[in-house]
Amino acid sequence: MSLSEQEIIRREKLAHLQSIGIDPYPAPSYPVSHYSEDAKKQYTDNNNEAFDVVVAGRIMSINDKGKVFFIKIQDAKGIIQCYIKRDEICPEEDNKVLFDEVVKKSDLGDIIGVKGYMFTTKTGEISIHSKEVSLLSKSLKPLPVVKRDEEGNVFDEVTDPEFRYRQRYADLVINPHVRETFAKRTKLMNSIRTYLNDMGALEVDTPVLQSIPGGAAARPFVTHHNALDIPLYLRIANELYLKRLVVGGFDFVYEFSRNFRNEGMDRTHNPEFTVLEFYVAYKDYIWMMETTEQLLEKVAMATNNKTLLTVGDNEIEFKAPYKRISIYDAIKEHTGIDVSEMDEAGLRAVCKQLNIHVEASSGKGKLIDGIFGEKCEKHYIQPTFIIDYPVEMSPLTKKHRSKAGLVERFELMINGKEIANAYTELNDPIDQRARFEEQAKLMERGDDEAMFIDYDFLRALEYGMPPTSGIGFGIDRLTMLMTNETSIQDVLFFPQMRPENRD
RNA sequence: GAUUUCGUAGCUCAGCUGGUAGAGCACAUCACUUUUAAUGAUGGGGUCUUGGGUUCGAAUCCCAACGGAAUCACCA
Repeated sequence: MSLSEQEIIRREKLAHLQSIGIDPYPAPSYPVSHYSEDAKKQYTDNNNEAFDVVVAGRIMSINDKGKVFFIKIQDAKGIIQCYIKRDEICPEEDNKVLFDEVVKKSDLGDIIGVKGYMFTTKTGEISIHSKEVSLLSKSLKPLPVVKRDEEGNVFDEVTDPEFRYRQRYADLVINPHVRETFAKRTKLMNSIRTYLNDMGALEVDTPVLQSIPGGAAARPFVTHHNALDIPLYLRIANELYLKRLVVGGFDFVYEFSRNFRNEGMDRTHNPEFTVLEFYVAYKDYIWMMETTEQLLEKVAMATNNKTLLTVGDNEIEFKAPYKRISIYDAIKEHTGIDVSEMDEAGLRAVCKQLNIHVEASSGKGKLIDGIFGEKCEKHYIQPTFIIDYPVEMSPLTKKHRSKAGLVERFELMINGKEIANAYTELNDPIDQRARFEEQAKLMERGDDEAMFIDYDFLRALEYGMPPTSGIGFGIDRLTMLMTNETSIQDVLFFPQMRPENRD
């Protein structure tokens, strides 16, 4: 490992501190009394009346004036300036160690604690008049701290995505908007929890390691359990487990499920991603559409305090209700072709005509999905429910109450992307078995994303599952909408990256 | 996986048609006891991602590898 000049200097400082008896990594608790922003607020709320504070944080800027330092430290809530005067923190002339060794030699990135009182500087910045300074953790690696002027303009912002994603810890320290994005993500999830809990839902945990990777059509990650000597799969969905719980008598269950799919990565796909699924007994997909609208309106309010949001170049209105259109009508609208009566050969011809790439193994469902994905999806910027899918592409969905060949399913499209997928759940065990067998045939044809037959799930259905509606929300994509981020990597703390080569 | 494109100091970036590296911030030393992207002076820091090749000479041209990004394929 070769060190840069700055890193060598910091290590020398570290050794020097230790040699004069200052522990650069002290163990005892530090008696923090305020967060930066709270201290400032309390100060202004009390007509700028001084009071004692103890604050700790990371040094983000140092202004060395010789016998006086202005040091800005950043804590969990913000940044506050500390005014440090040599004669005040070291009143005795023969004891200037604290100032000369700790303050003067501090570096950007060091974590320090400051005791003092609130006051306003000559230039009007609310600051801490320091009486005591302690080094709490020495930073050995130069942090690429960016400078900001009074208007908040950033100079030489660190934008290199590789740096930001690989060293998210540094990204979070230096880019405040990144912290805001992730705080919003948590707010979003909390608002959903609150909404569902208030409706009486039960949050549950189901297996991540599954012996049959069911509930969706995707390539799974495979692993091996040594003691049982069997293959296990990381879940691609939790759907079938939540339905088992509905069979068991839990009428309304939900889970934020980390799912894993062994497929390509791009701006909207990461190998592991989060889906909120919930299942409600005695409801259908009509009810679920209404619930979804209400939920998203609440999420928009919770994260942005409004429902009309700017997402990229678009203004998107999250206020309920949302438009509904059947998938066949959507295809007709955007291609002029009515595919509703077509068989597989006819659909294949349409795909060829529209220049859509399809696999030889694809069945009717995948072909229709392909046409929709290629020609329609991108047009749905405002929240739109695409409803009433053909039965072939929805093996877990109940047949439509009145339209032959269709199922009661909707996908919610927003900003040209699928955000949610919901069904009136198939609870007829005989039909479910037949659908699984259809999938098995597709698998034999070479469709490596066709579903496995889950006999235990069939057994559960045979005991009887109440009529139920269920939905899955792409939480990462929803977060992207709510935070106006264009890459999934910007809403995941640690997006998947190729490992670094280390010598 | 395919194509395109990028990879120069801790960070942001210059570096023309090949002549052995520059700036700002950061860093070091000094000055300054209320500064605001503080200021002034001086100084240090780079096997130009890696490995080959062409050339008298390569950060620059060519090939390959590694890493990032975008587009496509697969998918959510």
